[in-house]
This record gives sequence, C-alpha cells and structure tokens, in this order.
Amino acid sequence: METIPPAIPCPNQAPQCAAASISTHETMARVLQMFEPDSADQPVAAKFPVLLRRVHAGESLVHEGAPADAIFFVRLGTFKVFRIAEDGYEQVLAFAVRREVLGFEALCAASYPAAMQALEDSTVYVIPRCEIAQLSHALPSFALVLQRAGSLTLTHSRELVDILAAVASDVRLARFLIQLSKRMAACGQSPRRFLLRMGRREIASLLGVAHETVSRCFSALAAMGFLYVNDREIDILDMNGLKAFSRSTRRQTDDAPGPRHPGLVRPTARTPVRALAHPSGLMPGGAI
Amino acid sequence: METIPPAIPCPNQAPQCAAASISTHETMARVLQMFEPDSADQPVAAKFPVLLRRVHAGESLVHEGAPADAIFFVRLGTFKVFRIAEDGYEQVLAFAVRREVLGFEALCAASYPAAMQALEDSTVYVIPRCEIAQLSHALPSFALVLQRAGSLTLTHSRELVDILAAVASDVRLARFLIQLSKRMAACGQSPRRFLLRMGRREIASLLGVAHETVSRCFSALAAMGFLYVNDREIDILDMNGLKAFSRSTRRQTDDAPGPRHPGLVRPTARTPVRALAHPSGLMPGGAI
DNA sequence: CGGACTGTTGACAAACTTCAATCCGAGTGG
DNA sequence: CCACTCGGATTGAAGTTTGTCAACAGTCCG
Repeated sequence: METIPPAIPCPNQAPQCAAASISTHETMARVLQMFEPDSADQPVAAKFPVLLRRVHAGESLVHEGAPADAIFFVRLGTFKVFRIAEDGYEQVLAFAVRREVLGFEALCAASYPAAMQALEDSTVYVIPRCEIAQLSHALPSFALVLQRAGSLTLTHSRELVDILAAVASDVRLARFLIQLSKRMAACGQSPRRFLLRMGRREIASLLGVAHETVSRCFSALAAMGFLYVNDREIDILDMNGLKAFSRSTRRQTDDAPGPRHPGLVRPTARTPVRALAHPSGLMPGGAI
Repeated sequence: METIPPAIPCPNQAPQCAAASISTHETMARVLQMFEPDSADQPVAAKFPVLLRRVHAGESLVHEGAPADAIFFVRLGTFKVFRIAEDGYEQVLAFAVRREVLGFEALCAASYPAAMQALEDSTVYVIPRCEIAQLSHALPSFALVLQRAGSLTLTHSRELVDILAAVASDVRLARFLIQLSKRMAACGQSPRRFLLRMGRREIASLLGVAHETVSRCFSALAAMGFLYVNDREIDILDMNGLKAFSRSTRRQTDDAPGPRHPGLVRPTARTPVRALAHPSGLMPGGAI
C-alpha cells in the first residue's frame, strides 16, 4: 500500500488531477503521526478508503473560490496558500508542510477562500467533504485527527500573526525562519539546515515587506553570524542567537525604555552574502 | 433557562470564576446560530448540561500557559487573545466576539498558548476538554459545531494575516475596520456604527504598528471622508470608499506599474479629528 | 545567444517609529 | 465639590527604516 501506480482516474476531482491511488485511514493516521491508530476502528476504517493524490511542483491543488469539495492532509511536500488581489498582487497567507491540513478554513463556507499550490512534488490525502460528517461519527479517531489538525493550523496562523506583528523586517524574517525550522523538525528533517521551497518574492508577500527587503535581511542576518545563506540554502549557525534576536519587540508598554537589543549591537555592515565563508567550507550539495 | 442566578460554584474552573449557570447544547447551538438544532439529538444533549460562565470586563478567562482544561464559545461580549513577551510587550493575536470559539488552538497542545481576557462584561459557554471526545461521538451536531467554529476562527486568522501583510498602516487599519464591521454584522449589530471595545494600544499591537500611528491613521481615514471617529466611537460614512481604499496593495508582481490608488488621491491633510463635522450633527449617545 | 526570471545591492524618497507636549475624561482624596 | 493625578488619545518634530526605482549577476531554457 501507499505505492503510487501510474494513474487511476479520481472521480470527484478536478481534471488536472495527475495521479492518484488508494490508502486507508489507519495508514493516514500513522503518517500524520496524530495518534496511535485504534485497532477497534479498523473494521470501520476499512469501509472508508482514502484517496491519495499526487500534485506536481507548480500545480494547483485548488483554485481560489472553487467549490469546497474536500479537505486535504499533506503527506509529503510543501504548499503555499494565497490569494490574488484585484490588481494582480499575490498575497501569500501560509505555507503548509507534511502533516498539515489544507482547506480546513473552508468547512464554514461553500468555497475555498484561498488557492493552494504545490511548491514541490507533493502528495495529499483527500477527504471528500460529504464524507466528513459520516466519518466523524463512525470513526471517532478521525474526528480527533481533524480537530487536532485544525487546531495545529490555527496555532500556526496565530504564530504567523506574531511574526507579522514584529516591528523590524529583519526580526520578522528571523521569526519566520525559526517557525520554519520548528516545522521542519516536526516533520523529521533537520531544523538547522534546509532548503527553502519558496522564492524571495513569496516570503516577502507573506511577511508583508518588499522582496528586496527580504534579500537585505537575509544578508543582515548572515552578517550578524546567525545564518549561512546561499540562494535558497539555509544553514542556521547560531540558533540561540537567532532566537534571542527574534525576541526583539517594540518598545514595551511603559516601564523599561532600554535599547531594543540588549547586549546585541545591530551591525550596519553590508558584506555581500556570498562573501561570507561557511564554517564547513563549501556547502554540501543536497542539503534538505 | 439562560438566566444568570447569583452564583453557583463551578467545579472545574479557576477560583476567579465570578458567576456561572447551566444551559443546554440545544440552546447553545441556537445562540451560536451554527445550525438548526437536531431534535433527534435532544435526549442525548439533555445528558450533557453546558456550563455558562460570566466574565467581567478586564477579567482573565485563561492565562497564558495554563493547562488547557476547556474550550469556550462566546455567548456575549468581546475578548482579546494575547501573549506577553519576555520584555513585557503585550502582543495581541486576535479579538473574539459573539459566536466565536476560544481555546481551539489548545486542542493540539497541553496548555493554552495565549491568554484571553474580557474587554467588556461577557459570558461564555464552557466545554470541558475531557467531554469533547464523548460529545463529538454522542452528539454529531456538536462535532459539526466544533469543526465549523474552528474553521471560522482559522478564517478570521487568515484574514488577519491579510490585514497585517498590507503595506501601508492606513490600509491595515482600513482592512481591520472592515473585518470588524463584518463581524459586528455577523453578530447582529450595525456594521456601520459601533463602539470599539479595545484601546489604540491594543489595535496597534494587533496591527504591528506604533499606537501613535493608529491614532494618525484614524485621523487620516476621517480626513479622507471614510469615517467619523470620536475616541472609540466609529461611524463608517463611506463603506464603498473604505473598501476600495483597503484594496490597495503593494506594487503588483510585474505588469501594471500604475499608481497605488487609481483614481484616489491620498490627501495629506491633517485636519484634527474632532474638527470634522458629523453629517448628522452630534453623534448620538449609545452608538453600539 | 538572446530572453526571462530570480536574487542581490545602491540611492533616494516616503513612511514609520520615537520622543515629546497637550488635551481630555475618569477616578480619588481632601 | 473640587483640585489632583492618571491613563488614553491626539498631534508635532526629528531620526531611522523601508519601499521604490534602477542596475547587475547568475541560471535556466528555447
């Protein structure tokens, strides 16, 4: 199971559905690492096979405003959630990686309020909306998975608010990278070294700054010695320092009017990123 | 039912629990306007009375980091959700009004990641966490209410990301007011005229700007003729204009480098707010 | 090899934060 | 009852950050 054969037509899905196969709720629960599958549920779960859909890099999973037919759990890969403004500006609202739910926000609406697109080759579990009510009742563990996944997504969104509310753009970027690092760790990858699946422009849109500013802030964080940056390769050299820096807030309510970065000088150095030597010499190739 | 007698001790709650009474899931569902209560559920629902808790203005509903014992549905009033940074800065993450769920983000964690405090006298339905699994199974309509409430909260949080990602601070404020207006309408109040339950500093924290900037932006929006502002009294005079203004985005991806506000001049006038006449003469008193 | 795209950096103008002063209403104590 | 303080809101002035425009390097692709 869980292999992906050439192509099985998926009845309820949009025409761009490239490839799909079938899995089970038990397997899905295990992959999502939400809980230990309850053996008592197995006979019931067997009656509800789960569609597995492959989405290629750059392909849309759902379009903004499309009827909300299903929700998805990311089995593998990365997605961006975004809206297109009237004037064409792309506003990124979230990135989703393995184990996260997509489309949960549509459960209280008739259509998806935002588009979702794969940033790399990805696969998702597809739960048709019409099955959700039955599943919730027949398979209590599914109801819990859904609650916890929704809760997790809300938690991420709240953290994003915390990121966006930061004063300075370099602090925003630092907080973003730390959140990303945690999520990489949560899905089994290295929290220190990873490859960004999104471009500067997409990060800029999420953080609410100009893409040039994102570029400059990467350089600044690197100049402060927190990071090694080479294009989309990131290596966090000083996690504690980065975290300390990310805790910089606006001047506090009233009491202590101290400097914004106690004991930490904000260097104005503008050393080019590529000139900063990586401690291990050259950055190895497949740094995921 | 739904009356609030003097004081019944509530077993599972914190000592600061001021007053509480008992209601039913049927009543709760009706108040939340989530769905038509299913009469078939009534016998089951009767076995699960719902605690109703009163929270006075300024009182904390939950503290940051407290064990996540329960989730809440706002029956009446307004809450702020916030975190305190190490240096004492208060970061507001959300405001919640009637019909919204509080604490949903704690379902995937052991403790509440953020504090919640009443901004005015409020009442909430209390669902102990230990009951959630049973309720979800025994009362399918509850499972749906919870899913939809969580989904709604996520939708709000995503909209907030959209607000925060706006370039200019006056656009952020405009978007914030529009979201607030919609939520006021959704809980039965006027979408045009309302009383802000939060101070400038709290709005500023949510929007990620200085509180002086919030004040200036209120003045600017008033000077543009979109609003009448007097302290916390808001009257939206030109909803379409305000919406058009709120759609201003960063310069779009590549194609049309036109002005940010097509056909709309950003006045630099700095007329004092109190000098701007309200069309209906004096602002009437109890403008909620 | 030209063309398109991404990422980086510089320069300047615009927006924002910060510090500061003022006004006002609410609460308090004489 | 009134002076007093306290906190919230508003506005001004100055300094800093950031957006915008522009140029350039590197990569991918037809």
